[in-house]
Amino acid sequence: MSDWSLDGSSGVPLYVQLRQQIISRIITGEWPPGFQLPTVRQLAVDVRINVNTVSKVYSQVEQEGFIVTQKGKGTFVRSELSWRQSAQGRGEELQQFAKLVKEMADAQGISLGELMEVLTDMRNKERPS
Amino acid sequence: MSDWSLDGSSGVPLYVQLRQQIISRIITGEWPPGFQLPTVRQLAVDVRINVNTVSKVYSQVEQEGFIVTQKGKGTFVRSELSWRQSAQGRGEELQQFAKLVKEMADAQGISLGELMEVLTDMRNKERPS
DNA sequence: TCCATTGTCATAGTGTACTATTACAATATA
DNA sequence: TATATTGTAATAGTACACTATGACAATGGA
Repeated sequence: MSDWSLDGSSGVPLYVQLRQQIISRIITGEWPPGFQLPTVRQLAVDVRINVNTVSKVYSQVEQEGFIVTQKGKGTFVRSELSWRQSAQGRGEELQQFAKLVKEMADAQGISLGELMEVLTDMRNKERPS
Repeated sequence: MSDWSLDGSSGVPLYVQLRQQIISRIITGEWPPGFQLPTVRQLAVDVRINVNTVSKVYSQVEQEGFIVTQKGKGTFVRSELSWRQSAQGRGEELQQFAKLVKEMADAQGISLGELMEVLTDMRNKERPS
């Protein structure tokens, strides 16, 4: 599924969205340890943003322990040991957010099943394969 | 839960975060129809941002049909939530809600895939088949 | 060695989020 | 009528997200 969905008009900065999608790929295992990420220049072309913005994201994600970059070689996913801790904190945020979503759905008499159905459609439309 | 969690270092604009938390309160019923929202000045103090930023958020949320503001009086949750009523039936309502959920997820750096995974677990635990 | 590829950095320009400050308009109350 | 409170608006300054461009450093292969 290696395509991207960046929304330049959502108010959320591009580098935040890109970072999220990269980390998501790593955590889900789509990009396993040792996997070489797209080059900064290639990714910049793919998602149609500037090289500097991609570089900024890579640096940040490296700071968080998910990847390691090497000049002249490329950028690679680190072993799981390195980012498990970061992933844990992220998981807790996720739980909290999911709980809120459920509360909101309940308040409107919307079941999680219904909601997820629509979200699935929404995601499929966003990334036309 | 009437406190706020604005993260000024998350990269997500404050006005985006504040908008979502306000809408969330309205949808969950914590702020029912007719409820008077904090004054722009009070909210500015509470969340430690500028009055103009709060005012910008209120204007936006009013545009979306959730609240109505009156000079000299205050800002109130609308009695008929127009974003719901204007929607033609339950399908539209669902779409609107799902869209909001996606916006909120984006703003928190959470992908729909991750969210749905957690929601699925949550549902399975609720009603073990 | 030469050359292409990798990530990084510096500079400069544009747009916007956020701030502080001040002033104004509409409303409620004494 | 005064006074306080409400939301709104104008101005100006700071910070940063994003861009384009060009140059540099490390790596690897011909």
